[in-house]
Amino acid sequence: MKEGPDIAQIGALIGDPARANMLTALMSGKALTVSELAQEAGVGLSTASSHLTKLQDGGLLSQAKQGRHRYFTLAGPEVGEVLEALMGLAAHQGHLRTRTGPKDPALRAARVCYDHLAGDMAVRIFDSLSQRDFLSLDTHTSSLALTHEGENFVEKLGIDLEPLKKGRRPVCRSCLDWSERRNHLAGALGAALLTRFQDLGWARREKASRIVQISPAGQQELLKVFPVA
Amino acid sequence: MKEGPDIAQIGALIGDPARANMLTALMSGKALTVSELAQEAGVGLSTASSHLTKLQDGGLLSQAKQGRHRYFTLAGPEVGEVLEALMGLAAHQGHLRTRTGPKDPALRAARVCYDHLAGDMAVRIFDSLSQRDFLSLDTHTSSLALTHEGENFVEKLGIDLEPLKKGRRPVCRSCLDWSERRNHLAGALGAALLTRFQDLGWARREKASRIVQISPAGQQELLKVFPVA
DNA sequence: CAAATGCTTCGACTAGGAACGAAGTATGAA
DNA sequence: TTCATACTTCGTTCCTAGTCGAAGCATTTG
Repeated sequence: MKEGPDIAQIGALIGDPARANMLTALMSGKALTVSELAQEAGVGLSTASSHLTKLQDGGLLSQAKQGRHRYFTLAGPEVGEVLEALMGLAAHQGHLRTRTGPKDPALRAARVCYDHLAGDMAVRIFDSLSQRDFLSLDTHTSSLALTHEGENFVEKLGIDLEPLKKGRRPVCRSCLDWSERRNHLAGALGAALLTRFQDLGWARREKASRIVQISPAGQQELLKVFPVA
Repeated sequence: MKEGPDIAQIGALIGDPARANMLTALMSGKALTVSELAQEAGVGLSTASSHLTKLQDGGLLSQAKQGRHRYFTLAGPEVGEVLEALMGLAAHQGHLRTRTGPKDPALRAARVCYDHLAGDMAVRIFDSLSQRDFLSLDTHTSSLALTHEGENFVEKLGIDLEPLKKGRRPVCRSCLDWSERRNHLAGALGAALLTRFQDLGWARREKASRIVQISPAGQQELLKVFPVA
């Protein structure tokens, strides 16, 4: 009854286990179909459909029709940020679902966070970039930016910065990782780096999961390209 | 059924309107009693009690018994951060409860965010500090810090930095404002600044609300002390 | 065209949980 | 001790919202 935005509605949307599963599945950044999400959430098809319309009406998801499929994605980066924040809080409270399956080590090593790399390797990359003064903070807008040296470095990796700068999405953003509780690089550059690693054959995304496989050669290269003190 | 922390539980806790109202009320940083929160949420006393135990069991609130009162506060800064993130998302979607009462202008001008100043004036302070290079970012930990000039400046304002540095809470943190969508200063220093302004008689917190009243003299002083280009 | 796939809508069922009031417990004041 | 305040616990009512299966659309494939 007071001031402020309506938190409860969004909370209720995230509050249902089935929907929460769907949202975490979509943190992979991949667009998923209704049936995939139904399976992910462990719920019937009709149920999933109803959940998805609710999530969309609530502004958390966007849909894209393609043929006889309906693909869903998180509506925007803000949604991913809220989810990461929630995961951080939940993890911090030890409310971790310690389902220590075989996937967990791989998840911790390297995985996808919305659309950029997360996990051990991502944290290492962030550390390496900042240790070498390739990143700086504009305290005014409090947004992260590449230094001139950083720009040179990134372009030598084969990434064209011009299109990234033109987009309305910030080039650099830091993103707090729930497994590491450390920062890694998000934003347009974070996404571009992951794409580039895939093009180079250093990394490969497992389909229908958040795991990123790093090839032995890629591992070697990454350690060389991103040294830490 | 997958990897990751249990988001749904927390979401469900925030998802109930009564509980959401309580949480937003507690964003003021003040400790509130059961009866106060009941009224804030527009709900009976017994109902409030049950909600509060749930919030506490869920790790979102801490309680402090004092005499025959039971005071509740947000369990920690992370909780406040999640709430701010949610408010940001909700506001961004236009799900604002546009209850444009007389309070709103005051809320926008200056209010309390968990335990530090937010609103127009807080954003101005942050801008002023960063324009004068009093703030810098350690890109490694991605934590905000005071420069040497900044430390001098703050101590001249009458704030003793030593105790702040010793605490486990970060001295500087930036906090994104849902009304401004700009950054303002949080962390131990943010809290200390607000306290200092109150000691100087520049600001006064309205009880049982998030509004901070800035006195005419305080307004003048603040504009002088925190100039912006 | 028909058959198959992907998804939505409808209807019925059920469970969980939010609400309240009344009675019970604990702390403080007279 | 007695009364009042602050809160909790219990029992009941009620309603929302999640679930499924069956049937209906829509689109692609054969």
